Amino acid sequence: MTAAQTLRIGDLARLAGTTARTIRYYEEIGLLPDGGARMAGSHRLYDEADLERLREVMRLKSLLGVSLDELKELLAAEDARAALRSELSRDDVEPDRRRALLIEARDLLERQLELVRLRAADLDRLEADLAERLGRVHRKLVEIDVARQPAVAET
Amino acid sequence: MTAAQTLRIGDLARLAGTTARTIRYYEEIGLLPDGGARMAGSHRLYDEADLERLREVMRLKSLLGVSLDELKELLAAEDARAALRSELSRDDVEPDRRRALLIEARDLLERQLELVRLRAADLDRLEADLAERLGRVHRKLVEIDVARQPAVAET
DNA sequence: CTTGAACCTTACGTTCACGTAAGCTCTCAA
DNA sequence: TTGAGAGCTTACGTGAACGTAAGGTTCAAG
Repeated sequence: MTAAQTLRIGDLARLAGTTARTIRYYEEIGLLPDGGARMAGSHRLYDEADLERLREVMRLKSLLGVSLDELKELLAAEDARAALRSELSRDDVEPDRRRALLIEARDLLERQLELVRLRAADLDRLEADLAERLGRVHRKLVEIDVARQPAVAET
Repeated sequence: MTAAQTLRIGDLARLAGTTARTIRYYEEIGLLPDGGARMAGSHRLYDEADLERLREVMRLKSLLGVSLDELKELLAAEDARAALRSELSRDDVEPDRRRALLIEARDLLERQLELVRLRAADLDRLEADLAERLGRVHRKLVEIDVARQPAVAET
């Protein structure tokens, strides 16, 4: 147990660069688990793992540009991994169960990867286009500057 | 003049994969020009260039994940390019003016490129992370399968 | 010239992803 | 024990990005 539930919602928000409201909202829509199995009314408590999870959520949200609902689907992979780890800590795991969890995690990871690669490819194309346009503009600028003052340099 | 203003808003929407409402909205907030300098009340008309512009807007929106307001800023580059081309078609362009437009286009293109490259780098990191996780899951699966049936193969 | 489909403007409605306020409660250090 | 600061729930508010409906107009085909 590297980290006992020691973070309060405000700490978690600050560490992740977001707000408490957002965390509660994510919990409300099922994107995050119920902050430390607390009894309703008392304070939510989190640990390092929760922080990582939240950061992952924010990263995927910003990079993939998907809705929180779609993100929820995608994040089932993280849940599978978590379940796997917790079951794995005990030694009485049935291999069939273990194998099923692994396969689930694999499939979901593959879906994520495909999405990421598609977007990365699109972004690369965009980058190439922009770079080419920039090149053309540069050449025209040089052209002009040469025509104006055959012996000057930059902007 | 490759393309006279021949597309109606419905055609443009279909070709770009969006809706007429969206196009009107983009015009309303100044993201797109006033559909063919028409007199208010009559139909908007577009050409191939408008289609390209709209597609570029949609591409940047989806890939950069910026607000339409920020996008408007970024797209000033396209406007500079358009202005440049139209002034360039005449031959009486003052070099100073031309140079200024080119510099504007260059600076805005550079801003776009920086944004795109930052996101591309983030996406690459994400892809690497996911690939590594997937690799681990794969190895564990193989491990299990070997332990179960020393001579079988796949999923 | 007459349709009827597509378009026009205006304006209100909607969904998502939170922000904000109110009134109460929990926690922890003094 | 107590007080204040952070947290809790509930609920209404908000901005962005459109959707949708109403009532009138334009345009291309016949």
